[in-house]
Amino acid sequence: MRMSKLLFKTLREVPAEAELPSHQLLLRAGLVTPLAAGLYCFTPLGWRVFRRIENIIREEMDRSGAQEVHLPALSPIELWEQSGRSVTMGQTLFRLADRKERGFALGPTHEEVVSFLASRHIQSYRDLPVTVYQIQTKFRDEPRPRGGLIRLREFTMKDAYSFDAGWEALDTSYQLAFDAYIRIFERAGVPVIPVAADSGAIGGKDSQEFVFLTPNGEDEILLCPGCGYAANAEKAEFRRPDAVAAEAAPLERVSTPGQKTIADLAAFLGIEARQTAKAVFYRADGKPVMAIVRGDLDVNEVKLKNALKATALEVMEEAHVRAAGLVAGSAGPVGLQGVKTVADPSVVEAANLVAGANEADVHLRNVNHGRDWTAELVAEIALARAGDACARCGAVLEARRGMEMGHVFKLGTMYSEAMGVQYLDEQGERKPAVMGCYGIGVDRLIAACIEANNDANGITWPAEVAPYDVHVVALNLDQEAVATALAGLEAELGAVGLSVLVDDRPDSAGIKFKDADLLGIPVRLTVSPRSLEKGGFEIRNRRTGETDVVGAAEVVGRVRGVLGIG
RNA sequence: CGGGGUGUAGCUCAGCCUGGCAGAGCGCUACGUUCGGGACGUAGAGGCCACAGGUUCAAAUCCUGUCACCCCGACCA
Repeated sequence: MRMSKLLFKTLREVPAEAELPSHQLLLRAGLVTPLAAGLYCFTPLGWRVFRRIENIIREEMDRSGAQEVHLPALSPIELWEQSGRSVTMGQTLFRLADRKERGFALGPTHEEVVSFLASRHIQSYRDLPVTVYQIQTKFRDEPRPRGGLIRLREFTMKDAYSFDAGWEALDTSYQLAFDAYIRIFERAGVPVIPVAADSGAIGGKDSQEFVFLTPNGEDEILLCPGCGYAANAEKAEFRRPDAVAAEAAPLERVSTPGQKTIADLAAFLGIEARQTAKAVFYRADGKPVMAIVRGDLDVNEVKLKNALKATALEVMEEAHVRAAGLVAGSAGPVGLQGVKTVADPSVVEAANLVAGANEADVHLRNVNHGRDWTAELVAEIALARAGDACARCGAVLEARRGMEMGHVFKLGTMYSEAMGVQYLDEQGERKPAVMGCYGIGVDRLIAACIEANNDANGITWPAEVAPYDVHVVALNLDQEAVATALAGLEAELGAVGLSVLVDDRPDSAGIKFKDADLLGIPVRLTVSPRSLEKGGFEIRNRRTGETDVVGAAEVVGRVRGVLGIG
């Protein structure tokens, strides 16, 4: 491709909207152009990168034995009603009606549709196992699209679904997908770590996210330097710091005027936060719930939601707090009526806590679970934080930020039951297929790739992802010797299957070099009167900056060397 | 949905407080000079100042409302 013909535009300045390095470079290098919040156009260069990422994914999925399919993005709303997700996806689901007013949805993911497909093709255990995948556009009406290609409203996902006869067989399919993912991220030049993730209230067993660790990530990850345990903060298990041990003392009222927060209360009474109980109010599927954790801990809403098996959990609004007869700042579980109580073990095990008396400006001292009150549900609902002890080895957990690049998930039979994906086993018994699902965000992977591969001058693409293999800068192309040498070079590189971008624009050398650095193609070859005088072409490694002059005879070999293809 | 910020040329922004000709740099077009790390000169093109209403002799500027975009939070199988 000749740059004089290429539809592209680099920007010298960073558009005001971009904060993440990847977002800035995507825009500056002209790989994408924003259309609206969460919607981007890909330019020819950007699309080439997209296609190369797609191909890596396709190759590795195929290698793992998965079969590519294509499912419609548009699907009848009935399908979503059947699975229940018309309700649970809520506003995130893009809905529309056809001319006859029949309801449709734009798929945010494809469990329902793939289940439909599977139900038409799977009848016997002999048809299993099978894994299908597609690389498809997804639509999600996200409350807040952000970060360039990180969170979009229309995006491309590689989504795969496995169907097995039984959980044990699923383990094998899951492992195959897991291994494919490791290879994909490796080839795409994005370092990831697998971390334990929440699998939601719908059941399911294991769930792991592949996380790219970066300070710009939106997920909080907890890592154990001792045993290597890694988990999403929502999922992370930890050892609660010890409670203050004591014999149960008599309950007593204490006046605490104006003491609303745990920090205030502890300071006022001259005690530690861990000697108090923290009560937080929620509405779980519309019903009032009080979550109680020790004062030094915070509520993990995902764990709470799972413990309650709730589909919707929200912090209780002021009006509902009053309606439930709760006193913000002085609420506690003792004597509480009409509100479901969920307690973390940290509260159950602790003696003599200070808790709200459900009366303004009054707290109770020496509250003991089992004597003064009993929780309706005891479950681990506290949030792990950096500094907590690892549940497995006791070492101190560290917090890191990360971007979720992929997710593998043992789904189970939820969708196969709802959508009727059944098979007959050896005994002739009808059973729901056990499903797994496996997703990778393609657009997001491009952003992460840039986030992981850039320097002060621009992008430094991994060889397999770069829009072209070689960037040829031609200077003084009006001189016949240069034009002839360029033609020969292009022919030679093309003959061995290397893709070449030629900067044949009549601009100054400085502009061309700057653009070459920004675009980040791994090898730059310069053809100019000066290079020819020195005996050939100047070759430069974008990553290392290493520069040398090579003759026409060695040029292909040297280029391949930089690209790492022999 | 809550909090904060921004909307003026393709991009980055000034002008707004204190109402009175629509601005700069970069980019773009033409010509000339230059020619290996974002060159220089000359001449140009390019604007519904986000939108709507109001105040005023007069609104980019003041007032009200709406919309869009960005950031933090909530949310995100």
